[in-house]
Amino acid sequence: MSEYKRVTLQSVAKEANVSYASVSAVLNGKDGQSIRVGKETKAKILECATRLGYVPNMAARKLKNGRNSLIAVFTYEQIFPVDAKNEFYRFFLGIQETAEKNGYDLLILNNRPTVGNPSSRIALADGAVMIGVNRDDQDIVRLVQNNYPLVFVGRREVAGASTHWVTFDYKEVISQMVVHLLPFCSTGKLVYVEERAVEREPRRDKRRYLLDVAQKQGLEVEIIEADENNRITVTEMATIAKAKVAIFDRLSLLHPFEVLCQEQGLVLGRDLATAVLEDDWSGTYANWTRWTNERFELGALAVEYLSAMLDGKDRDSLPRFTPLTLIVSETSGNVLGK
Amino acid sequence: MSEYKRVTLQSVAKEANVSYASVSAVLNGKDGQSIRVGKETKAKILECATRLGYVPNMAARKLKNGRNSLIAVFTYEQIFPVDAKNEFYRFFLGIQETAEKNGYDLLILNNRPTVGNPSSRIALADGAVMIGVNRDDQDIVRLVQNNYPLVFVGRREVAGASTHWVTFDYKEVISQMVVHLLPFCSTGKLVYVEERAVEREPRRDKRRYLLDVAQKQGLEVEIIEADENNRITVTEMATIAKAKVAIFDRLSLLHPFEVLCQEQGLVLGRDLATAVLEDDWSGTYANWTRWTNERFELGALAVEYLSAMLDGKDRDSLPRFTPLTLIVSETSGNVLGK
DNA sequence: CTGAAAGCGCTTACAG
DNA sequence: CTGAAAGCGCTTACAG
Repeated sequence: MSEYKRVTLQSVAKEANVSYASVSAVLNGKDGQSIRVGKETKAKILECATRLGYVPNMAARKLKNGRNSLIAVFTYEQIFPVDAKNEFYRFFLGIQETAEKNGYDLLILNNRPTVGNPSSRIALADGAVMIGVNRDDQDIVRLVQNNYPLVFVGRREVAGASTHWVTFDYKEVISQMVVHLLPFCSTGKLVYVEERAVEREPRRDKRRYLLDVAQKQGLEVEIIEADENNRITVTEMATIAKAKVAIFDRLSLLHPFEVLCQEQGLVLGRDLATAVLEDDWSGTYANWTRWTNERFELGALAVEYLSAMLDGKDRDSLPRFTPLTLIVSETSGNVLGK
Repeated sequence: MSEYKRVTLQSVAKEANVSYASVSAVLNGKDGQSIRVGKETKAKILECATRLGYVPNMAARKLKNGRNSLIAVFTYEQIFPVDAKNEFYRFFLGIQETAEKNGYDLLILNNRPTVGNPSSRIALADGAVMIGVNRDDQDIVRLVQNNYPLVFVGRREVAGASTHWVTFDYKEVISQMVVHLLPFCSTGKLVYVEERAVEREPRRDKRRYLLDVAQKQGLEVEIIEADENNRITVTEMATIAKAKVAIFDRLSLLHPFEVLCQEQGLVLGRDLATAVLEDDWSGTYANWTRWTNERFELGALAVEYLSAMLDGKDRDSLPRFTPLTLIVSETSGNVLGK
């Protein structure tokens, strides 16, 4: 069991009795440019490389060229989300497929505690796609500040630096959704129920778009924050019952709400018109008016964006929004004798 | 949008007004060994590194150290098997989890046509786990010949080189299975049905273990090869009906066989005792006597093995077999009035 | 047409 | 206690 001994350009050069510059040129198909090599020399080099089993050292190449056709995928999960049940799974599938298509291999990373900190592991690749990131991490901020090619899945802000991100086109679909619900807003009012959660960009964006379009349509919006168990109070329920129309920002709010409705004898789609602003549902709550699950597409877009950045394309001209399509379902179907 | 400009040891050293050797030592926590650094110097270095946003260059480290805590996972699939429906999915899950546990990141590779050939992409990592490999590839052979740390999932031979592999412990479980079926072998004979397929190590191993144990038990074995549609002839069916006991080497043979049985009015577990030697079933054919699906465990074992190799442990002392447990089910349940 | 040499960023044995 | 220097394997502008 001998050790792994690398066959280098040097050894091939020695074997073929040429300079290793020639070997490099021949093996990279770059002869004919700044370096030219005779036909027989070339054949001999090729033969020696094969015979010795030459394998180029990618680390050295990366060091020299600065590129190695590798994209890192980073999450803050304990375990990398390849499990089909994981909420990031479809992102990953989209990333995977698109990386493949664009000729990149994938380095999959997570937040395990380790000797080398995350940023250096990420920087082994040419660029990275970041999923579900905790932005408080100094290590990632450092990368952003140094302009390392990083694309966040979902809009992200980092203080004192400009970030690159792709996200869902919430604005358009939320507008459609409100317009769809408009006929049910007989009281001129609409209730928006939010999870009790840390304020993050997606949450803020969804709320803002909702408020914007409501205002434009002359609707009043009352915002309700659920408790830590995703439940709302009976008083708040009364408000909803009166307004007849409610929108929920996350899937987790739906079950408690449905239970409450049942207790009060309220039927969704008959007594109330409701919808949910959730991009990650799969099979569940199919009776709710919502939008399409486009996580695969967003993962794919992230890689396209990164890929374009790496090719030096102008970032500003790149698409960064994945369109969402409204799905009208029972909870806002044919309500109120409409 | 400025370019990604790497902050190097050099720049930190310049900023802190020390030699970059000191910076390296401090940043790696290696001061106190061959290199010692004063307390204030150390603090200043740390401060500068943070302020400038220093990120170590893993490629350079790998070049120097020869290690970068990366394990490659290679398959010959077109697309890397992270899809839950893929037959390699459970291998991958086991690999994933164990790599994590042992402090390795994963480089996921497949056989896409590319500029750099597979072997150089693999060699970027410290070692690799190979799944479902086509051994004819010269590129991989090269790696094996150079003693690059490669662990195959499933026994593999490569001409002129010794390979490392982990596999299922077919021998023990096949022995148990034959012993289990023994009481049903009233004619002293057993039929073994094989897929029509390229002869590979797993196939050969399963057959050999079966023949060995049969001989030991004084049983005659008749081997039947199915046709390209995994079907057997009526004559062959008659042979099975007479022997009363049949073992199949792959799952794919089962459906055609069940159809044939139905046509002939034969009931498995009543008229015939049957079993299948398949490690990749999931939910399907639960009525068949078979063994447990241990693909996750085998994936995990592959990484443990590789990990131990990389740590310089003696390979010969390493476990390389994942045990399989016999599952007795209806097809050999309470047959023949037993 | 071919080769010697610099340099990518790092680590570490070694000299001072 | 600290720094200069070699070298990991490669690519490429440049000199001959």
